Amino acid sequence: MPELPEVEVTRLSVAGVTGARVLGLRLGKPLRWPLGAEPEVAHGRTVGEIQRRGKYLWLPLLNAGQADGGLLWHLGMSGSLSWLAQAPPAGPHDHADLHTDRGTLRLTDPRRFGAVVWSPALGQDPAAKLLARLGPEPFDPALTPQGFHAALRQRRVAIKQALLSGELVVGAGNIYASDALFEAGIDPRTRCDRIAAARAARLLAAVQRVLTEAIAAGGSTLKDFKDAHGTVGQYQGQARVYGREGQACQRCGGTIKRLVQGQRATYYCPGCQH
DNA sequence: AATGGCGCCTGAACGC
DNA sequence: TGCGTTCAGGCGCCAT
Repeated sequence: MPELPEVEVTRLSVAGVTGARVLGLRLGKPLRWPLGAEPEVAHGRTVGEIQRRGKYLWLPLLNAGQADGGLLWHLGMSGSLSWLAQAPPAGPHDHADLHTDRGTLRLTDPRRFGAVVWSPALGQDPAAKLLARLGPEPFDPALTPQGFHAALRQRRVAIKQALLSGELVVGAGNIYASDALFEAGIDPRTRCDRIAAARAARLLAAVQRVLTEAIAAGGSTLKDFKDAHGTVGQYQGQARVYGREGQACQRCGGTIKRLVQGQRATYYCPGCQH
C-alpha cells in the first residue's frame, strides 16, 4: 500500500471526521494486531484532529475534552479508509467501522496486513512501541543533508533496502524508493556508506520531491488504494521507473531494468544510475 | 549491532 | 474452464 503519500492523501481526505461524536466501533475479521481494548472504549468520545506519523494515522478520541486515548491506524499493503455519509452494510473486506454522528470511517483491507490499535496516547504503548523504530519525517526541518549523510555512513546495506527500512527517513516504500533513486542518479545496489555527502544531499532532496509529487497526484493506485472519498491516485501513470521494466527511460532513452533486493522488486535505469 | 529472510493473508494474473 | 504458481504497496520477528 500505502506508502507515505497515500497515507497523507488519506489523512487530508478524512479531515471531516474531526469533531464528530463516536456512536460505536465495529470490527470485522482479525487484522495484523488486535485492538487491545474493548471496542466500547470509543463510544461517546469526540474525534480530535487526525495526525500522520510515517505510514500511521493517529486519531485522537477525546473523552469529555480529555486527550486520554485514540486509535492508531495502519493501512498495511492493501488497506484504504472511506469516509461514508451513509455506510452500506460491511462487505467481506471491511474490517473496521468507526460510526459517528457525521458518518462512518471504514477500513477496507483485503489482505488484512493493516491494523487499528487503541492506545492511551501516541507517546505511550502500544502506539509508542509501534512507532519506536521510525526514522525522521521526510519534511522535518531537523532532517538535514548532513544528518542524512551521517546516518548513511553507518550502514553497509544497499541504499534501496535502507530507504525501505524507514530508519533513515520514513515514507518511501517500494514505489517511491525506486523513483527517488532514479531522481538522484544513484544505483539502488550502492552501499550506503559509499555515498558521498553531495550525493546524499541529492538523494534526500529526491525523496522529498518524489513524495511531494506523489501527494499532489493523489498517491499511487496500483490496485486497491483510494482516498476517503473513493478517488484513485494518479502517480502510477507518472512513475519514473517503478513498474516500467523494459520501457524506455524518459531521460536517456535506455531500457529500464528490474532486479530483486531483499525479495522486493527494484526498478532502475542502468544508464542514469551509478 | 547489523543484516537477511520469513511469514502474515488474499486476490489477480499468468502458464499449462 | 480449471488448476497450480507467482507476485503484490509493509513490517515485526527470528536466526545468524
